[in-house]
Amino acid sequence: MPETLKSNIVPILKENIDAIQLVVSYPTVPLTVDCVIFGFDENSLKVLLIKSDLAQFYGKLSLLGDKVNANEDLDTAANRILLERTGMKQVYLEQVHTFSQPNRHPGGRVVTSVYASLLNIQDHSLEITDNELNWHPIHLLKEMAFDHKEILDCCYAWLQKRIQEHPLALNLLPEKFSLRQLQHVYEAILDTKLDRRNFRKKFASMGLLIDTHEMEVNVTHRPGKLYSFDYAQYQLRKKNGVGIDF
Amino acid sequence: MPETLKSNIVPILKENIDAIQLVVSYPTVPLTVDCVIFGFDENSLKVLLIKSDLAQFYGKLSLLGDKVNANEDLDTAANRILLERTGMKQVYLEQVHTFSQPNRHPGGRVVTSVYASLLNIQDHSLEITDNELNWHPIHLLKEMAFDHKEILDCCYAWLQKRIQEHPLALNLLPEKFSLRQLQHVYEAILDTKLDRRNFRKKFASMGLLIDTHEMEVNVTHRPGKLYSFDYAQYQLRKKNGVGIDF
DNA sequence: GCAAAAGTGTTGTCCTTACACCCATGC
DNA sequence: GCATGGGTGTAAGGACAACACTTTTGC
Repeated sequence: MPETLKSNIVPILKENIDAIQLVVSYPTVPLTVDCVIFGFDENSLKVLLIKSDLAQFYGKLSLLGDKVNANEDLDTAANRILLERTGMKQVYLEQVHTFSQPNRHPGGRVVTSVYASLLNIQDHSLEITDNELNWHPIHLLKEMAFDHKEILDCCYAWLQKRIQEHPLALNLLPEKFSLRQLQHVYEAILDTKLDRRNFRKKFASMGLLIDTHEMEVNVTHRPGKLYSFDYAQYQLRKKNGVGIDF
Repeated sequence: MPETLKSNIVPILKENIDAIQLVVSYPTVPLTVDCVIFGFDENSLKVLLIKSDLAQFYGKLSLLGDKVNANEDLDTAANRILLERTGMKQVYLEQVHTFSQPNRHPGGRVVTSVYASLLNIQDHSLEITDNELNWHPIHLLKEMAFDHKEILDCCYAWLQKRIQEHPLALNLLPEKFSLRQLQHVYEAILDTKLDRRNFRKKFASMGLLIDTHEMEVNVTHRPGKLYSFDYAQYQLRKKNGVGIDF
């Protein structure tokens, strides 16, 4: 090897060896991703669950989860799991929290990063239904496999908070929706009743709804206008509010 | 082995073996915790950093981090790291995000969960200063080791948001503080100027400050009243606001 | 007496809330 | 014609933003 090349390469290699030796000295843990997939249908908030594979949790419901592959980052893993389990892609996914209680899995220590996602049930019929994949009303869930009830509660609290500062709710609706549908989404998620006039005024004054000039069809009452959400306009406006409120 | 004992134990063992085999089949990754420790001093927001150990990052600043031990959960690891590095305990720590880019560490894949913490610099003099542990003004930081600048930016954004809905700022001050000190904390974190009268009115109307009937001493101007924060009162009040604001 | 910060009120604007009636459609 | 939800306005109260002067202390 020529001297000039040697003098350049050798220090780099040595540095890498130090770094590699350091990392090799670390304990390693099995890492998974679990997805909490919220949907909305028949005026109620639902979550997509499967039946657990494990005998310990026979009959119990479980979140969609899987191991993280070698050299796969968590965001990629979450999207992959969602695709594999439901066939859906291009879904809004956000990391919520990482759970690490050493005894949370009966097979030994497993650390899991949890992602939450919101889907429009109408536009995403379930084509894969392995492990009895299905939507479950969120308020009827009691026991679940692993610590998944705790995780779900955490994600539901996250959703309630997040939806008030980010237009996530619109992912739960078809592209064109009525104000009644929108209000029902908020009422289901926040678990409260909202005043119809104030709700409509609020959204009207935000200027983020586009009137499609279409009307609802096949409803058993007076049809309402259909709107779509102005994502472009939303992106343009930076939230720069400064307020202290606790 | 008596039959009765056998019939109880064997099925349990079989279930465990299935679960264990499943977990053993998962890839494992080295897991670390990094701590972003904010402090406040001389009217400026600071963060506690060390010099990196690795030759690749010679002279660069690094967050306080370490491997997660076997059977140690992340919260425990974060508290341990803070204790080992700074000698401090009983600190408010919150998980912010888990970073998992496969190439974020030159020694190979390392996943890190990041915790943020807020300390009062005055009450926590640094007794351990290994690796040149020191406070650094947050606005003067440029390059850092690993992806730590990106992590820091993420945590700073988290802090700005969090401080407006949670009285975190009070962790940055001594137990007794003046309204000027409190306002300076908010101004430093939010990187903005606030109206003094409105700020004082805001906190006065919240009813969460206790007048200690003491005054500042050793200041070069008219001394202000010292207050303490009414944590008990704060805990009693549930935030039940429902508002849509984006 | 000067510098530096403490302390204090009012006003206008905007946002939120509470509340009731007529209208369009399906059946 | 009846049931169901669509569509609309107003008034009161509360929160926030803008704004200036006097007081107290250290030096």
